[in-house]
Amino acid sequence: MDIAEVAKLTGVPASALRFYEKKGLIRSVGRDGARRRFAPDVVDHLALIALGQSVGLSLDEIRSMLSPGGEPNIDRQLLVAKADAIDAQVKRLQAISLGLRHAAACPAPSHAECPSFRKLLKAAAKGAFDKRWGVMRRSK
Amino acid sequence: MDIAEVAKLTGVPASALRFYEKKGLIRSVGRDGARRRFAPDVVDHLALIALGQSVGLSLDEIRSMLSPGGEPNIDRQLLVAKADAIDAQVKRLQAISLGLRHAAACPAPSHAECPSFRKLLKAAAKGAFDKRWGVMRRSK
DNA sequence: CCTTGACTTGAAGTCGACTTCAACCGGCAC
DNA sequence: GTGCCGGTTGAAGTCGACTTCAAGTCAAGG
Repeated sequence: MDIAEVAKLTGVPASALRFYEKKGLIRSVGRDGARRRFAPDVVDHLALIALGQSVGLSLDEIRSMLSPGGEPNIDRQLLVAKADAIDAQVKRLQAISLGLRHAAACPAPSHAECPSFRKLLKAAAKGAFDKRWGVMRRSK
Repeated sequence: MDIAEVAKLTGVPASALRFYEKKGLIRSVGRDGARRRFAPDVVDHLALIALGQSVGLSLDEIRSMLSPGGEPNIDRQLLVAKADAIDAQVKRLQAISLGLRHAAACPAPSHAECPSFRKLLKAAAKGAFDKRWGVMRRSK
């Protein structure tokens, strides 16, 4: 597969594929002239990278779980730890979602006077001040 | 309150407070010599900012919800939309968490052979390729 | 009086994950 | 041959949210 094919198949832009290769996250298996050729399993590899990113791992962390043996060697403890972190994140997000809906439905003229909004604010403050947890990133 | 007091109270570093003020997210109420003085309600204001960030808003977006009247004027529709987005995010995170736990418990020698891990991978690929949704951000 | 420490400023630097750029090469269609 | 397409490279740029820096001001303490 050439780079365009992988890009089309996975949605990962060619520039990102080159970037990943430079970083050691994926490998190309030889060249066709100057052009990289990729083995089909690079798609799974990219899926793994996407998965790692979706749980908040940096590319460096992902590489460290990947490279030792070449094939994925993933620490099961880390998996559980990540799952726990995600569950915590889920709890916070659910609380916020609930708070937002309350606030949206609140009849107070200004949100400043809405009790549930003030409660939400306090909760957000507790969480968001001084520690930075996982957070949603901008979509675009 | 002076800047250090606000910083200590909220955990937001003084540099960030100055940055927020420059950006128009918070206001100082006069000076004591050269030093800013803040009204106590800046704390609520900062909580609001933290809340906004925790649901994935940029500082610019937060300011746009804040500045028109000076006091928070927040679109209830936006609130509901954000709540919906968060709920969707929660669903995805729960699926991933479940997948991670399955994979951690999976007895296959390599994760490559674990069916639930491959399923998780496929799901992650579906989600993460080509569309970038909200994502957890690095903690540090 | 002099140092110390907390504040002030604008400018520049940082971090992660890419994207974009300039310059170049190899094939293929015309 | 000559465009043009689609790859190649390393270097530089982008974005958001800050942080850090240099240089300066000011009040209090020894």
